[in-house]
Amino acid sequence: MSQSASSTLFALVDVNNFYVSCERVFNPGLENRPVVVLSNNDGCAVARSNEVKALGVKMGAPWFQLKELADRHGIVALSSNYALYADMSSRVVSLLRDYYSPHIEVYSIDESFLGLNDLKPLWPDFTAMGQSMRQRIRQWTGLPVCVGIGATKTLAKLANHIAKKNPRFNGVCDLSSTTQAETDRLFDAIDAGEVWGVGRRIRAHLQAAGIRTVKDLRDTPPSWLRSRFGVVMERTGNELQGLSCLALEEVSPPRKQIISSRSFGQPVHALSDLSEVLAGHASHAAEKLRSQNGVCHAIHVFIHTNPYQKQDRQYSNSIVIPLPNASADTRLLVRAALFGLKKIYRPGYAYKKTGVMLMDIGEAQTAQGSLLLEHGSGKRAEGLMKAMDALNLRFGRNTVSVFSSSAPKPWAMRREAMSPCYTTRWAEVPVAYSR
DNA sequence: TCTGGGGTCCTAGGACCC
DNA sequence: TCTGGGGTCCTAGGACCC
Repeated sequence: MSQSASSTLFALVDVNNFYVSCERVFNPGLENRPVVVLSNNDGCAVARSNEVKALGVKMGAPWFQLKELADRHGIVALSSNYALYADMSSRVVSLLRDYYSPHIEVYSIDESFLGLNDLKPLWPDFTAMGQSMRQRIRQWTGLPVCVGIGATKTLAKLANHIAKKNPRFNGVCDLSSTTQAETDRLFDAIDAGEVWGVGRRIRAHLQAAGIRTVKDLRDTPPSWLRSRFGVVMERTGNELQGLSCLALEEVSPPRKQIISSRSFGQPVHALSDLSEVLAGHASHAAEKLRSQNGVCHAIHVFIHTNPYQKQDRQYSNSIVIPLPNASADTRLLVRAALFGLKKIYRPGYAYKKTGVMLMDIGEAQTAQGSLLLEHGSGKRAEGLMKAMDALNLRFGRNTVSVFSSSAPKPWAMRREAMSPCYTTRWAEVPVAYSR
């Protein structure tokens, strides 16, 4: 457990109903109307306006089940536009970083933690800071946010929840400045399931043990939580008591796995159709892998029919294709994925979803002052430049070595039976590259 | 044939998050 | 129940090693 010796203070800034709020910025006519944003294929509601939440619509509710309710209440349903949301998100992050704290952890597309430890001299109180954030972000992006402040990340999350639910807080709750009696009153009114890290299962177990509110949970000995649920819940208990166990992660660690998958709107039957989609997934995943300068040692391919259509014949399968030479090469990964798909494909089924997962991710080699970058067709030089930029490198009077590998088909080999890869350098091109 | 103590690696499954 | 697409961490158990 990592815990800091000095007292800590965190803020959690969270955009209200993020996707819906983004849509409203560009279509003010949606203001004060019930709005949902739907997932891929318009399958389920992944964002709901307050008006829709008030109608009892749950997160992830299937849209087809809401049709009647939607007709009755005039719910506006929008398909999602992730490019827009990502752009809006980065605007909010920039404002927070530039105007409030350089110590920022971008936790998700609509949430950021800020480290406030160094900021005490700058603000009369942090509630004022929170209000300033709300005002500035609203003015410059059009988005509504709430701010929660606490001695630990878990408490900041909880404070944010309180700020959202209780109008009297006007969108900002600072749990580091509330009295013990006030805190107790607030915590006693919140279900333990609202705490960060308490999901459906653990909530049920807690209830059975008579632990119903956040106050109950906070007053439960962390040692008991550990014996009952493990180290993660013990940490949650400590954090609720104000002992900071989770540090601010200002630089996001590289992904350990990368998934690209999608459900089909219509069932897909033919191998050729699946291959086309899967090639796209592999190429997309490879691109994400290269963007973190990574290489992977294996690719996992999966496919399945619609598990909700119980009356249909079901089939699901997956396969892991080891790569003897770790790579982020698009063509290699696409070929491996298609090879795997052929292995697991069975004709006669209505396929609903397929995808790939890149596994065993490591860093691309940068030994001996050289940068090894395998890259898919037509983009080698471009990719190399990008990678060098990312590493803050530049060429002087150096050369670019172009090579081809004579490795046998990777999927023909098992991990424990790897044969050597013979590399032929077939051209050295002198380049000068500076930025 | 029975018996010790310690370790690593891998996988599957379960829990959680947005 | 006509239903998203990403991720993380922890634990238990088995295979295998000295």
